[in-house]
Amino acid sequence: MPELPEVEVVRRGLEPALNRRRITAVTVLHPRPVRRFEAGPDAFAAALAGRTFGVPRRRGKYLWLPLTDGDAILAHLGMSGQFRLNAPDAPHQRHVRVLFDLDDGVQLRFVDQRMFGGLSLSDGGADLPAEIAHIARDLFDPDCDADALAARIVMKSSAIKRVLLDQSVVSGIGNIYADEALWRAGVHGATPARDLDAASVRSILDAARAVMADALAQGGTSFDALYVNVNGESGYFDRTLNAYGREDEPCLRCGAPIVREAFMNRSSFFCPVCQPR
DNA sequence: CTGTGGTCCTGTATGC
DNA sequence: TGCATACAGGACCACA
Repeated sequence: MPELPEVEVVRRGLEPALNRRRITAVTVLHPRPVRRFEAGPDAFAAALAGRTFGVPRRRGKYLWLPLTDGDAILAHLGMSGQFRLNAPDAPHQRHVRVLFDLDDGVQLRFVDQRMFGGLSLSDGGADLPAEIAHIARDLFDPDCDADALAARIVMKSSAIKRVLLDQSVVSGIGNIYADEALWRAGVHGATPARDLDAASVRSILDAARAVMADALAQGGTSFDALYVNVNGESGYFDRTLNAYGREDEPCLRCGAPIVREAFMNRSSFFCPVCQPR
């Protein structure tokens, strides 16, 4: 569910709370979110107690919490994951899964309704976890070369929306921001990438970066309580969406009704006039 | 390499 | 009101 802007909002919320804080205790309330730690939930908790956090980092939709010894807790929020900062005696949120008690009395909580995401311990992963070596740089990464990326994308025969959603090509873009970027660029998502020229692809990438920057400035997109920041607050970007979720509503550029279609087993929203096939 | 479809989960909205 | 069904922002895997 959360895409790059929402994950970055969470990362920014965690940074001042976690940096240099020592973990005094870990409590795993549900085994599923730590399923990738093969030794099991109790071993996960024992392995982390006593360690100290560095500055949280992010690539695309992945978040990792470096530890000062060089390892890291790698996290993906999946469709419904949240990190929350609470007093230890505050009532538990519904679906709270893992608790981290910190040495300043704050409790970091991993809350996740659907448990598609999860937490793992990345050995030596403080700088960049090996587990996400296949995840491409995102459009906010200073080392992301957008021209080189566009040149690579126009070599592909896949539909441009599929390419935008491929995290091994460019990371961080999910279904909402793919639709928004394509709307801004005036391109239909089913267009084969190789039918576009590099300049068009650049404009789509520029639109994707711009729409995600706008969303980040508004705290991300929240449709419901599934996405909130570390303090439980919603973002406001849903009010600014031009395509996603606006089936039959007028296109804000030309007035034509926005169309919803199934694509890649999910919903796609586009303007049939501004974004012709 | 490309595309498709199923799977992991729980909850909400909608229609009959 | 009960019940069934569709749908949900993601990632990964097997398979063709």
